Amino acid sequence: MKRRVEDGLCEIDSVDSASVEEARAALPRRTVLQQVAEAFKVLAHPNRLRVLEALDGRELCVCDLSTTLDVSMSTLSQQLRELRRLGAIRYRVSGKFAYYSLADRFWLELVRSARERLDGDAAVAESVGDKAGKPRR
Amino acid sequence: MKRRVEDGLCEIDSVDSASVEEARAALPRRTVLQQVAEAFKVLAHPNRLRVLEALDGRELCVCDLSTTLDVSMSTLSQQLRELRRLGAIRYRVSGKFAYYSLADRFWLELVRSARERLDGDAAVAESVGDKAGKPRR
DNA sequence: TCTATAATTCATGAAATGACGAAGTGTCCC
DNA sequence: GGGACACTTCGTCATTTCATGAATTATAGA
Repeated sequence: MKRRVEDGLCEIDSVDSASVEEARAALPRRTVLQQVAEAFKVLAHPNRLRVLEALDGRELCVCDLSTTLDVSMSTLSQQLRELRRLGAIRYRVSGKFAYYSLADRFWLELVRSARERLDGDAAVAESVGDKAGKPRR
Repeated sequence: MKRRVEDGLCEIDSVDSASVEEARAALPRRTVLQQVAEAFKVLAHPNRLRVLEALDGRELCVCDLSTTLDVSMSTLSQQLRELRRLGAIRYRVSGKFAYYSLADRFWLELVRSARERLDGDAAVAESVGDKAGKPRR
């Protein structure tokens, strides 16, 4: 039964309350998705992705990584910290050098699969006339 | 593998110039990783992840989605736009309702695989003493 | 037509993020 | 010890992201 909605919002009753209940029940816990979002946030920066790619199959000190990526040490160091927090990379200290490497390949592979996907899409991200949206002119 | 810098600074010469060259050559193009980063940016928000989960196997209008997720219509509408831009969801208009659904399962599955991974990690994101953290000095 | 409602867009301010350089920590080597 | 160097952290500021509420568009129905 439709009840009047006070503020023009649909919040009091739903169009399809069965589906709403179903969807609600299927939702993962907020905290879990919060964690996932945090993880993606770490990956949401080109330089951090470049770090992962650069470390694929080799170990590099911050210094060389900085040269490789052409990023300042200070900036790089903070980005390395985030990737470490994610558990994507690790490092060992040898003398005054810190050698970084992949902690496991999972996150790199995740990036790669997204990359492949986008490659196939050709012009996905830029076009403002989005693909699920209005038809192209 | 380890080559010492005879003279000069780290920014000028590298500790291991062979690896630097190798890593550089292996790096994907900047624009590609930029696109990937954009994609992850879309996924780097719990509400947008919840949208994907809510739409798994069903079609919902914005109104019901708003109820399901307890997010204001205005905010939700903007988040839907980003997911559309990514190509993760699509919608059809029927009367005054807009029914959203998954455009394909790829991005949802990507989220799920990250979620499983983090589940296994137990306390990954929270612990400030991070797991790949400082070696004992 | 006029009204109510679904949905999007716009404008605003608050909060988070990112980059930079300075300062701090620890190691090597003279 | 003391200087040079690799690296991290801190402080600051510019930019971006986010949520909110108002304005706007569009459709259904009386």
